Amino acid sequence: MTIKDEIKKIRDNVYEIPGSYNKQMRASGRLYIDDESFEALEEGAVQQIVNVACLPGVFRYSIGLPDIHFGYGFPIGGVAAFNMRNGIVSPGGVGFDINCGVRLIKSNLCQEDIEGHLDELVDALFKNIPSGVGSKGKVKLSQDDINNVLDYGAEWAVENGYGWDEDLEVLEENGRIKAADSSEVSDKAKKRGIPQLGSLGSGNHFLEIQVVDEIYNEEVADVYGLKKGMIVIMVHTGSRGCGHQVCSDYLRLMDKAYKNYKINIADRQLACAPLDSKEAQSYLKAMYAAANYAWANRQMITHWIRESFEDVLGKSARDMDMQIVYDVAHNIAKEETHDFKGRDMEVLVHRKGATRAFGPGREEVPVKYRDVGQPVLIPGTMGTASYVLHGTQTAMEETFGSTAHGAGRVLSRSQAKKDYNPEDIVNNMENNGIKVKATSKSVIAEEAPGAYKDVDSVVRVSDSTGIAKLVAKVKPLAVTKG
DNA sequence: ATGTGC
Repeated sequence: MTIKDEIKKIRDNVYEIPGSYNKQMRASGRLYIDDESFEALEEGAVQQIVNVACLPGVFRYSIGLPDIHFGYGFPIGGVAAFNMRNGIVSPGGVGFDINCGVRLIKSNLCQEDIEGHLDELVDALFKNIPSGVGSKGKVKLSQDDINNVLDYGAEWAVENGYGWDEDLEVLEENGRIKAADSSEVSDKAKKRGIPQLGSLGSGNHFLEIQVVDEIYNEEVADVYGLKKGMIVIMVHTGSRGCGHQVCSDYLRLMDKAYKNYKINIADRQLACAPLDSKEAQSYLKAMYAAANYAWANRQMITHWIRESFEDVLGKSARDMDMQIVYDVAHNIAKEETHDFKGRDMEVLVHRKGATRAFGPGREEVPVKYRDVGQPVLIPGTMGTASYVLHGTQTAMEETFGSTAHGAGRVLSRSQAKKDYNPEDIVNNMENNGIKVKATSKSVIAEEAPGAYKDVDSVVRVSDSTGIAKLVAKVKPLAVTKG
């Protein structure tokens, strides 16, 4: 008998892990996944959903999304909400790369406008946006600067000349969580953050020049300003070594806290603290500060993307209409209000490898998108399509306004390096008309599309269950990676 | 993801 035998299918692509599975569970588990992925799903990831459902104050369901896989304590591709009155916060529920996220920038260019310039564009992006492990940004930050980055996020970046005032309107949280407090971030995290601001990083982080390949919903695409054949740029990066250090620092603190507060946890990696404790409050302020760092990071990269296009194409970014469509966080915890049986519940929603997908009418959605729900950006793996979806009322009712965040790894990095040859992958992509430029060859093998679940199926499950609906498909023309 | 093992 395994956990998976206890799971009941409750409708197409939705499974339930009954709260009666073990005595410690305080909520049931829910899985949004197709039958094929369910069969292939690792027991360990299901056990992690159960473990999360045992934490104090867990509200309604512990949720696994279509791209779920085994992570540190909490699964990646998971959502869990905790009551603000008696719940907890756990760094493992946010992840190491705090506010890892995705940004999409549009243009008025079509493929013919950049034909013959693609090599130059990729070279310019590669030169202007530092990438790779331990990569350093081009900006010299003082101690005051790093504190301002942590406290003001993308606002700091725009005030310092990186981007346009209106950029802030289309960033989740407007690119700044006000509850952040740089004084809760260690000197070590700041020291790691100072040289890295304005850099892409490594692993699955990327920068792509893409073309809008297909529109599924004309009305919503129109609201988002997307048209078939349009050149767009997608950025996937996070808070670099700074967020990583914040997570490490607070995991150590939480490892003491959960013992002090006598919280029963199924796995030490679920170390957490009650929301009203000083440990939880410090972590939240530091985690929000790291989230602000990531928004500033993506903002600076946006500025250099615009400059790169200007240099190569000889037109201004304004003339090329290089506006931000949206920017989403997919590793974060946030205080939100969710309706439950007609009552407003105040909860802390942990989204780890999960994208917010707020539906129509929510005040958190930018005014210009509010009638149709927020844009949801779901990146594919290297060389494959990415998707734009919109948030829905179904997501509000079932998943705390959340959906999947990407393809989801199926092979470990080490296994991928054994199975794939970087030259073959690059040749394959170039045969498909995609230009690739990477800092290292090993990252190409680690990020081989075959090391990931097919993003098409992830998005299909989101769409069919209604937790986010398809708007557009974009396909890569050129990729730069760490 | 990550000064790619403290």
